[in-house]
Amino acid sequence: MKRVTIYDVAKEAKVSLATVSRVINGLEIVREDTRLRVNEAIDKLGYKPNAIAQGLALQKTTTIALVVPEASFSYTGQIINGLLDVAKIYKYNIMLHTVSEGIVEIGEIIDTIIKSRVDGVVIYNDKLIYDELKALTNYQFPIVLIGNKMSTNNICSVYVDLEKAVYELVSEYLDKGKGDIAIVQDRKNKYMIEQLIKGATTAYERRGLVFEQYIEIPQEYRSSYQYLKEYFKTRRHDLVIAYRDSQALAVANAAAENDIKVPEELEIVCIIDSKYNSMVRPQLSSFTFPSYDLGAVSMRVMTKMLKQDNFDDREIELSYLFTPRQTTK
Amino acid sequence: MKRVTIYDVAKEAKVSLATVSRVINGLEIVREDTRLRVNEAIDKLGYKPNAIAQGLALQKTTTIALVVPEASFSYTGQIINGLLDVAKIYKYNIMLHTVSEGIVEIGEIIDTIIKSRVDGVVIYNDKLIYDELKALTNYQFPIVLIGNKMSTNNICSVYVDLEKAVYELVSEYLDKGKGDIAIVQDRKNKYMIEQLIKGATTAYERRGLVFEQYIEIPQEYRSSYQYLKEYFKTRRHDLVIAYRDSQALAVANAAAENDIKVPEELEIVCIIDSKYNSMVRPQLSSFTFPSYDLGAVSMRVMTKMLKQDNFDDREIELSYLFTPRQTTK
DNA sequence: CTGAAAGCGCTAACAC
DNA sequence: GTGTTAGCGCTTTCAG
Repeated sequence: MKRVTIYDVAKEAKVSLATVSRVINGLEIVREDTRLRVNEAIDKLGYKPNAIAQGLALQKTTTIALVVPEASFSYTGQIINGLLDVAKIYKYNIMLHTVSEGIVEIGEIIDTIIKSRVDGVVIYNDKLIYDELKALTNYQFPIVLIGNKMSTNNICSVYVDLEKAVYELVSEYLDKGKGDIAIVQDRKNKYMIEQLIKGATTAYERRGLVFEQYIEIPQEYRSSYQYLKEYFKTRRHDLVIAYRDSQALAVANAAAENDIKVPEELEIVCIIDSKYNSMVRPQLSSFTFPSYDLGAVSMRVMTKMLKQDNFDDREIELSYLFTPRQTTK
Repeated sequence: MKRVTIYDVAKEAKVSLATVSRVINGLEIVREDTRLRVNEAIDKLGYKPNAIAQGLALQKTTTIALVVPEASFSYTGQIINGLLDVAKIYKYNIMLHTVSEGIVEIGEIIDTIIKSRVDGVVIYNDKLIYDELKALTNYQFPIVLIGNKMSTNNICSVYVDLEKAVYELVSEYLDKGKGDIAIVQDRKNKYMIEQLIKGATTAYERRGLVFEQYIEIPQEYRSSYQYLKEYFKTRRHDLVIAYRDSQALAVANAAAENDIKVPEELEIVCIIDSKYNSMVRPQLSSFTFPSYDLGAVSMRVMTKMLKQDNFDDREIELSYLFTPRQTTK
């Protein structure tokens, strides 16, 4: 099928292309019968407006870029889902970028985002990437940050206060006299882990104590599990806090391997919520972070920024809930 | 920062915009010193070519559309990852679309894809969507189908032969005298489940038997689990085959709830591979389908189609592997 | 080797 | 109401 343009439709309907443009865009100032003629022509020729040309003429692409670390984590998927769902509602397209180590540098991604002239960018990333953010703001892109509390003129953020969550959790355990608490950390979620640690540290400090137990594990489940299996041969804790479900599972499985009873001898809390938390045995006690909402709300905020709405909440905190399951008493 | 265009660079470098265009695109026919001047100007002004304008002029957008059912399944994430990784290598952008029921119809998605004038579209979907496919091919879009074996002039496919996999699996059990086999099915993966059933049916027929055991479960884990818990009070099987990890888990958990020993009294096989299969307890025996590769290969095939390469393999079968874990003997 | 100019498909004043 | 025309930013003949 030959490419059919607005000209073809115009000729077919015996009107000018301006008129066709008007009916496409639903402007009221077109007479009923000519609108009908145009629509007939559109149907007959199977015409679909070229969004690229529209984008060029309008200086807006109605697409927004989404940057995530990796698409394969369960909660990343949820975020994407949420964002996509509301994007559809507002007729925005999503350009997805992943920051997979070894394949693309974040700088490159920013570069292609700038070139692609999207209307805005939503970033969910573990590290705060100041330089890259600056590059983006230089080019006037509205930005929504997921997971990082921060805002400026054209940066908004949607986040959950991990620090507070951990603070409360740790405080509770300390008050119960369970002071042997450790946080599992890997390299992958540096910024997030930092927040957890801050929360724990504060809780300890308030009680004149010092927090310093980190279990540094490898990135992958398999090696983490092996590592922890060894680890638990000599070390015990009252509570281990892990960020992702896979890490919490590694802890649980390694504990089982060492005949450590969960939750009797060891309690485990997973920070990130994932549907697997309640599917596995033992069911993982976790915070319920609204991953889907994180995405959905971010996109909603983005639409507001794009409409230049004046709105007060440039930093939106989503609330969490602690859901005790089988790994805590 | 004001929008800087190719004109600005041209003026700054005291050349014509044609020359700037040439250096941007790395055409050799530019003298060394003028190339340098131009590049200086580009750096000075922070110029980034407008991909939209390029797209319009070139009639190609260097972006391809990816359609998936939902981003939150583990294997969907893997596919996206794989596809994205090789897309980056070839400098393609990815427009992501999800077919979430109740929010967007597939027809609408096809529509926006056509309008967006992407260079190609990769579809991973459970049902074969003939009409939508036809709409796409009418507009000359190269298409790569993930999971469905099929090819035409501008449709290629990358898939795993689920039917064969199940055929072999079921045959083995039948030959061992374990004939009580059931397949779990929900509405979500209709086309995939159909393939499983075909495989099982064939295996039964070859032995003069009839296959007819389906366990129809709800879509969500929670209700599936509840349903299966009841189900196992009265029914037993030698082997239950489930498609997704969550479904296999529902079976395993429901069995445990009824004191059915896995794998002694009941064996469970999960079709789709997910990293959770080996993380949960009992570890789920499953086929190892190369989700990441499914995405990566698809994108690779797409680049070939876009280069108009003549290539023979328009239907690429990826091989699977059965990985016995703790839910089979 | 470089510049001028047409064109990619559409929108939005500005006329009529 | 509808048509004319000038862009939007870039590529690409075609001259020079």
